[in-house]
Amino acid sequence: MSSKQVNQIHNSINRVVHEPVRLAILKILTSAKEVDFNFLLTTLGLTKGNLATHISKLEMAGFIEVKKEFRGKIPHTSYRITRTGRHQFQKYWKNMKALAPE
Amino acid sequence: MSSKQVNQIHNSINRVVHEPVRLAILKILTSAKEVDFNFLLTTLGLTKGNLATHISKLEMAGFIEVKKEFRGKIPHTSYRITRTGRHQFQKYWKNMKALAPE
DNA sequence: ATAATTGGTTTGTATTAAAAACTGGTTTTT
DNA sequence: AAAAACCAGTTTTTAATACAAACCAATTAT
Repeated sequence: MSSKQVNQIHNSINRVVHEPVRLAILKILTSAKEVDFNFLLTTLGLTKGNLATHISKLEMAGFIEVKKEFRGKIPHTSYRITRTGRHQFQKYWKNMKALAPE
Repeated sequence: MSSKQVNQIHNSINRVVHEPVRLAILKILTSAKEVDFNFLLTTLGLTKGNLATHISKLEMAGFIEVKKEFRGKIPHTSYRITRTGRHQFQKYWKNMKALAPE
């Protein structure tokens, strides 16, 4: 008779959310209704390529919405968190707390 | 005049601690005084190789202490958290909270 | 004797975070 | 009017690493 694994909390941690840069992005997006590429770039102090890849991951996971428009002649990209994103962010923290001290 | 980056919390996140499996190990080690390889193996449901590499990382970072002994003729390895480990675990969570909702 | 188990370590692979290089334009300088 | 510099990103490359598979050495069971 084999016994079951009961304490595998680490498996409940969503890797898309878990990455620190993406956590920071999601945190920002939960309090601002909308932010743009350059705001994130300067606020987080990332390279453009790095930011772009993190953004893609969040978009592909359905956690953020991307809006592309022209401001005059210049392209402008901005982001919002989706309902799913907000939900998963909450859920992530709920799971993480099981790994916190106390 | 260039402005400074103020919101780079993600850089404060210690990657050695941040990995979910290692978080789980550290969590366990903060409440038990000492645990052994097999306890972690079955509790966490990992492969031996995977556990061994996580253990190494924690040891190299000075976060855990490894004790190797013979129990009769059988080798036995057990682990404790170090003062540094405990401290870094606390610090990690302090930093992480800056990325949490609310 | 041989097979299975224990207690690990070493090696290989696939993913991915991060930076560099590139693209398609626009604005500024000369 | 060209060229240089800049803007707003995307695509490509690289280096690190989580994870599993394979291995190893000794012990216990058949």
